Amino acid sequence: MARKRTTYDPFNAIAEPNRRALLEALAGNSLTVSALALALGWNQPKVSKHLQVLKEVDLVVERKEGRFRVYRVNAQAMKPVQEWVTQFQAFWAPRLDALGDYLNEVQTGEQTDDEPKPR
Amino acid sequence: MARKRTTYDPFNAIAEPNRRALLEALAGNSLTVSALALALGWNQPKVSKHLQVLKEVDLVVERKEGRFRVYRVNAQAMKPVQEWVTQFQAFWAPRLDALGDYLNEVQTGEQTDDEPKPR
DNA sequence: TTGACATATTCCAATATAGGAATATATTTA
DNA sequence: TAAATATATTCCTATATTGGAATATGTCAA
Repeated sequence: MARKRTTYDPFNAIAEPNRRALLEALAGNSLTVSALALALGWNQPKVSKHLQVLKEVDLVVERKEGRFRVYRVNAQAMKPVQEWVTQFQAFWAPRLDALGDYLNEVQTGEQTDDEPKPR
Repeated sequence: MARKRTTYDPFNAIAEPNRRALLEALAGNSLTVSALALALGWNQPKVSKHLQVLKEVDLVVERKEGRFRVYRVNAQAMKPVQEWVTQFQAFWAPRLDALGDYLNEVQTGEQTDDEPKPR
């Protein structure tokens, strides 16, 4: 079997470094495709194609203005990512110290007693 | 040109839904590969392969115990993602209302005056 | 209407996966 | 030592994606 499309959700959309750069470039500004191309030093199709992916998952919104298209961020679409990561960290943050201990212990080859024995 | 490897950083590691499931299954437990395979209903190689990716970006830590390998989460490795998303949201959160207005306005075809004119 | 400009889309090549099956590599146990 | 068990790795296939170049589409301006 093959891998699945990786552009259906915001997790995948922001996995691509270029797309993160695009979102960062759009922080605070509504920008046209050509302005983005100039700012990032990319060719126009590259900008357009990545913008389409971001648009598909709603991370950017497009507005027509004559022959220009002005893009801006829609932060709402980042929520699923934020929530997942936040929950992840909320769960683990209190245990970071314990994890630190664990890592030391691994390095020194010791054993703790709070480790569930593998079945 | 081709796409780049998508498994070099935590952004990409968590972009794959199966890997998020794996991390969720590991929340609160250290688990062996076979326990994970059972819990998720996957075959063993599938579990191992996704674990390798997570290990590569340090999102999981492995500990040998006889012929078992016990895996657990390393939440530290999620930090870059958390920080990026947090900054993103911090920047946009105060503007969500304004964005809401913008969206309505787009629907109704109105114009605001705080829109930078495309160059 | 025609040319210039902005952007999207198509075409193509190179590469990166994910998944299953089969196999290799420990490690334990009889 | 040999069988059994746990896990990793390899092989192979189908598909996803990125990127550049070329082209299509839409819109404005002369």
